[in-house]
Amino acid sequence: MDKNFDAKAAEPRIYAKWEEDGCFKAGVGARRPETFCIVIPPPNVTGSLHMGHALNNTLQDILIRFKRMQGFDTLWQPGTDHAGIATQMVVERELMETQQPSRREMGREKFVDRVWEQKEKSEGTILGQLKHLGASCDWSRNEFTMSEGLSAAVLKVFVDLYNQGLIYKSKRLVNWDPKFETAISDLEVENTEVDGHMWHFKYPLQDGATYEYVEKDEDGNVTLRETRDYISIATTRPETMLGDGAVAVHPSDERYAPIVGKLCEIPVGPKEHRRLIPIITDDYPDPDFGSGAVKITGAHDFNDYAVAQRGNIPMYRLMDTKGHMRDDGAPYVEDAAKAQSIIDGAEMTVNEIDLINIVPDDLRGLDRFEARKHVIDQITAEGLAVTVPADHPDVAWMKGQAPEWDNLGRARFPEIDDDESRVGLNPTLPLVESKKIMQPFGDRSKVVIEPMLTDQWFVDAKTLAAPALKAVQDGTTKLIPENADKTYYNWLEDIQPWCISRQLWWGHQIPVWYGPGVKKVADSGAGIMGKDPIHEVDYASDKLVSFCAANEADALAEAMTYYRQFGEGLDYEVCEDAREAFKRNDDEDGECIAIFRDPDVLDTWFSSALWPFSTLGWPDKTLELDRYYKTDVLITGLDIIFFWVARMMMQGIHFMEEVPFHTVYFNSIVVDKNGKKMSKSLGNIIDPLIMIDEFGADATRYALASQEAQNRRLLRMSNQAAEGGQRFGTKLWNAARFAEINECYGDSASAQMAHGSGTDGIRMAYGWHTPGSQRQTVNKWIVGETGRAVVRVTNALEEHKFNEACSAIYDHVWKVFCDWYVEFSKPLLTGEDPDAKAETRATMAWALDQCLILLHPIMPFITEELWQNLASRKNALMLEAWPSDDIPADAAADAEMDWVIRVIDGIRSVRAEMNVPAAAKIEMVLTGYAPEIGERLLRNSQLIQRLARLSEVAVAEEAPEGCVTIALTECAVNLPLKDVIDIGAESARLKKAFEKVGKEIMGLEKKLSNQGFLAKAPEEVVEEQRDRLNSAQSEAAKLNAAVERLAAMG
RNA sequence: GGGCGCGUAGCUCAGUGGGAGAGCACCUCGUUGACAUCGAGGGGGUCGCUGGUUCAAUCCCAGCCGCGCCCACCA
Repeated sequence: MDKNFDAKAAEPRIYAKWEEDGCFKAGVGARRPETFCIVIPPPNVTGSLHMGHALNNTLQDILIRFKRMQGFDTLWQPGTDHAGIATQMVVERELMETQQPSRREMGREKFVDRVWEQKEKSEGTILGQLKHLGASCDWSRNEFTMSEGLSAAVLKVFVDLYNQGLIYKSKRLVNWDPKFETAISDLEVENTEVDGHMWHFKYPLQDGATYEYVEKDEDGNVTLRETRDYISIATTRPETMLGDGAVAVHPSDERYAPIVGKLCEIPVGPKEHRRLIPIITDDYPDPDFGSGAVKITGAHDFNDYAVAQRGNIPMYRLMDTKGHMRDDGAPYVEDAAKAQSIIDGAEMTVNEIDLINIVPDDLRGLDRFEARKHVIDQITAEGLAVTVPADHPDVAWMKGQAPEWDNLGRARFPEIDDDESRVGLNPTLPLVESKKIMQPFGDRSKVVIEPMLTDQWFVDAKTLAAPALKAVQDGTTKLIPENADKTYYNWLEDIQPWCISRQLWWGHQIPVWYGPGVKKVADSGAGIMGKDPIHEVDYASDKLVSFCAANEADALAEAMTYYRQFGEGLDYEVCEDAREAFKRNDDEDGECIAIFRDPDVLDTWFSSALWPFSTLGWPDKTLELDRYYKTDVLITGLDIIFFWVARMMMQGIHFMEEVPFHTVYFNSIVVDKNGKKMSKSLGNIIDPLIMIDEFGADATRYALASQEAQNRRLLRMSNQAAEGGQRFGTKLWNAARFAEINECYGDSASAQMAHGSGTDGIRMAYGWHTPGSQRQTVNKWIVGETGRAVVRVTNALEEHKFNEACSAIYDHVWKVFCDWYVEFSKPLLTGEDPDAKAETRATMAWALDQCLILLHPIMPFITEELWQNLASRKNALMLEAWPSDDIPADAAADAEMDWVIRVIDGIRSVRAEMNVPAAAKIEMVLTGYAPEIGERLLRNSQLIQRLARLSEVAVAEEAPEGCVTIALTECAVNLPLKDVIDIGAESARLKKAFEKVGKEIMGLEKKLSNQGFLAKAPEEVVEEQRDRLNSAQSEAAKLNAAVERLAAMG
């Protein structure tokens, strides 16, 4: 064997062999009926994997390998996610950067083809990375959210939910991303605090009406009384004033009571055609905030939307898909008049209102933030900006100059926070309060999200959420760490309808086709008898009838069935889009029914939510679905608990009638060594592939897993961490080299036999030296140590305590096996006793094999390599049986070796302190021992001599003169160091040790004389304290004797 | 505003109702037949602060100080 493990060369070779041998296939090597299944969180096909993925997949691989070795029928289901908006963004950006035609120039079909190319490229990269990491996924089952099978599942889920009334289309206020020109869900919005401004404006009352405006303090004393012909409002978004439908005040607000019900004028647009809107009451306005009056813009603000719905206030859409002021519809004067007619009592449906464009002509087509400037300028010019008392403490004033505008439309007043600028304020200029405001940004686009009133598809999440909530509450699914529960509950308990339609091209197109609407022609006297009104197809209407079906043919069939009631012999046709269909219907003058498919696609998480069952073959009743659903553990990031985990719970329970997994483990977030999130802009990204290249996959995995603890959520990744893993590998490698040199070979054929109680298999593999049959104490001892390590590692992995599993195997390999057992074995392996030699060889081979097995899930490559190097094995280590936890320990051997270790430690410590040269061999004289300790010494003198570098080991009644004494509970170890000893220093050392032990004795005595302790503490605790006291006293006595001896000498 | 979490050795962090731990860094010694990616030894902590519960608190509870994350509609 080489001196080091060449990870770079070996890992790909080993992986290829596993793959060739079919080791990753579902169910391979299963020795028991239970299954263990993990579905991978499918990475987005946007690029390559980062360190967070490396952690996530390392943890999954550890569990899968562990369970596979335990004999479970395992499946790790791999795959990737089409990641709608993210992938579309990547491709669009690339098109732009390479100066290719844009998405719209290419057209939908060509563009989608181009995204598929991106998918292929990225998927290849991702799978390659996972393989480098050692992921033992069943690649033959690799899936993709837009594959044929998974798409069929998506369509079926949509159609079923539609038919169950759990999916519906509705015109509602949604979060609109003006960059991608699509609706997004609440979760895709990031609310960020930014510097903003609040403007105060006057809305004049109709026809110059006036009222007494009175302000009072808490005690009811009048602080302000004036006659006003306006109502003052405050806004952070002046451009939306154009769409106001009302001004609301709180019902209890006496200031405005005189004018409630009156009309006021929106002070923008051509003066003679300004709209008048009512002053209404609603509980929403806070009388203590701003002026207490709120403009209600139902189509562009979520709060206002609620008020508008309650108060039946019309909502006017002001912007187009790009967030520009609308540039369609009739000229302003015409549409504003229509809008006014609603206020005056005319009835209009929401869809009809939507066609009205009340943006003044001069603002049409402007970006919303550009329009804001114009609106402010117009109002200011007209003197309708509010002025406030100059002593107002919290306001900042513009000094004559115009604000600077940033590209997000935020006004910046360079001097506003400068105290100097407050001098000589001009109260005729408008009041602008500088304040922090929460602004919504698209999580992908990073542009300001615009609330928009649009037609979208929604999932009735509330209905689906109830059982998902219950499943966690009653423990059917367990979240780790537990405190994720509350996060999960909070969201599900207040869940909003889920907007699932996206105006994108990359994704699953919504399986709904539309046909012309139906209008009521006459009421044929419907009454008590419930006779139907008469309807007919309305080719000119924008109202549409929906047909939801999994494919076009079914949708057409549905349409035919539906329209047949209006006439026989009609032609039917499926058109490309709405425009074509409308044209066709018009052209044919009622002879043809043209239907078209909804152009929108589904939110990417809609398909991800089905992942645990769609990848297993649903809706087909496959063997895999039957066998592996519900899956076992989901390992993912807390950041997608709502996006993905909660929705998988909802859909899984709804369609499979069983939760998708019994455990969800949320892994940490990987950050750099300074605790900073890794990001391109910070340049602190560690590419997992580069790290693997430099340190090996094993080292990278160890670095990640050993730091993965349940209490902490940040995991600092660094080269230093990987070096630790690499060193550990080298240590193990060299231990194995020692075993090889000393012919400690485990012998083949164990795989099938070694599970269960283990004894038979171990006999086969390692000769007759089964655990428990050893005669040599060190061998008995290492068997017991190994057994304890098995229990620790197994329990840690069962509990998903990855850091504990790592430290358990690390300590066992390094501290126990290498530091002590290898050293203990040397005399036996080089000694004269052939039986002892053979036993030690077999035991070491076995013990080392157990190390390899226990470490394999964490460091699969090096352990597999050693497994193959150390013996001719038929089976891969990855399919070897996990050791049982009933490996026998021998209490006497444990006690004896523990004593040997303490003796050696003590001697080494003294030698170093006394500066005894490492090469110098010294004597040791044992005193104050019981007979059985003398026998122990006899049995182990060789070991002690060797490891403590002693020339001679003796026993005596009395310690010789001029000794350094090490006090143990069972005996005193004396080192005659007459020549080097400094009596003063030694005396001081002993006294220090005596003081320390004396302190402990005092504490223990105090505790043991406390009646409360004796009465209330558990008996075993009391007993333990007594034992400790005895030990301490025994040590103290020996120390005391040594001190006296020294004193006599001096 | 609501929720969650953190504060333990120089650094990064485990951990536990009953003897304070690891890795790294640091200091001393060492190339002894597995390993210098190593071995041996060592220094270093009133476990954030203040109270409470308990026979016993670093651990449980309350408050405070400092830090982080998530959710949220105050115009």
